[in-house]
Amino acid sequence: MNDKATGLELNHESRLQIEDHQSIRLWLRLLTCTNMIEQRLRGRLREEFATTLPRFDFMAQLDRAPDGLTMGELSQRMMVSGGNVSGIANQLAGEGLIDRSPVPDNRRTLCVTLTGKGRSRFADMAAAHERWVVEMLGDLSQAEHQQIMMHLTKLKRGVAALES
Amino acid sequence: MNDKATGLELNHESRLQIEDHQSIRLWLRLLTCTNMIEQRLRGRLREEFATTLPRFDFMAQLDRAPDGLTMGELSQRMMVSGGNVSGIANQLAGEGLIDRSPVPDNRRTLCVTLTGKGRSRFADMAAAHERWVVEMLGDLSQAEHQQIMMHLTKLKRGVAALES
DNA sequence: CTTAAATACTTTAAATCTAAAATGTTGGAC
DNA sequence: GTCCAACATTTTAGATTTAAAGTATTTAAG
Repeated sequence: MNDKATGLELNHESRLQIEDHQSIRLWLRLLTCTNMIEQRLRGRLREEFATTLPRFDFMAQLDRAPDGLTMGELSQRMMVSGGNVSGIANQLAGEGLIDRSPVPDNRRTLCVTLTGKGRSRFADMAAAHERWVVEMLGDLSQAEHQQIMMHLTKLKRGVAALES
Repeated sequence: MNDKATGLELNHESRLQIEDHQSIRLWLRLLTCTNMIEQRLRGRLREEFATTLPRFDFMAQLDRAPDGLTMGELSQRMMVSGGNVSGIANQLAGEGLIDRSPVPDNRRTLCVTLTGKGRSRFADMAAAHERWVVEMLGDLSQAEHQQIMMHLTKLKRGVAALES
């Protein structure tokens, strides 16, 4: 920001390049962190619960929405394609972990909820999942948590605000 | 940190729960940000260059390593399975974008490099890619960039340091 | 030397994921 | 009422991904 104070003199052009480069580095770091955490969670879910991350995510979304979600809402919240959600829903319904009930005034829509079995199955996984996440993010203080959350919120808004 | 100063009094147990919950929220926010950026990049690469993110990543790793990389190194750096790298390498080699040459003193190993064609093809994509990333992360000031980088570095180290 | 473990990579089988097409439903516009 | 566009979901086809098994090579122990 204040180049003079740091003894550096950068013209507009080269500072822009540096900022560009920094954006790339930030994005790659973000991607690396997410991938590392994701792979560890994926492995643990497989080892300890014989399930996958998308299946866990599906159930987590439902657990957070006691009134149920439509397939479209699930697709949006999980940030995956609709077809994908249909496939996972078939599996989970086949195992009796979710219910898909028609909505009275819209025959296109299905309302998906966790069954009792699904809810209790998820509770076990969620507790372990939380332990794993805390184990990975525990090095950060509460203040750091808040700072990083603030920045990611800003970042998220910036990306969401772009056209298309 | 300083509950008294903020007027809040939390016992050890409930503060722990709050921190746990915060860890989950931070992880979900991180995942959301990464997914949003990833999907936008994926779409643009497909629309404008008819290619995929993993193919781009593969070439980006090679571009950053002028002496070439082995398949194993590529797998590590891209954080995907070995079989995955083999498949992408086959594609790119078929299109004349990379070379795979044997290493003199280890017949198990292949050294992968960008061809001239690959290097110039990548240059175009990299320029656009950088624009897209800057567009998405541009809302953050340079100071915020540095702060968030610092935090993600700490986070990354913490995750990497875990056993297994 | 022989053998066994470790390494580097590829292949395989199954699951996942996507984009696009297909199906069925809804809500106006006319 | 009829039609047509928008909507919610599923199906499809193809590409990607993973974990695990398979192949070939290297290393080192006995």
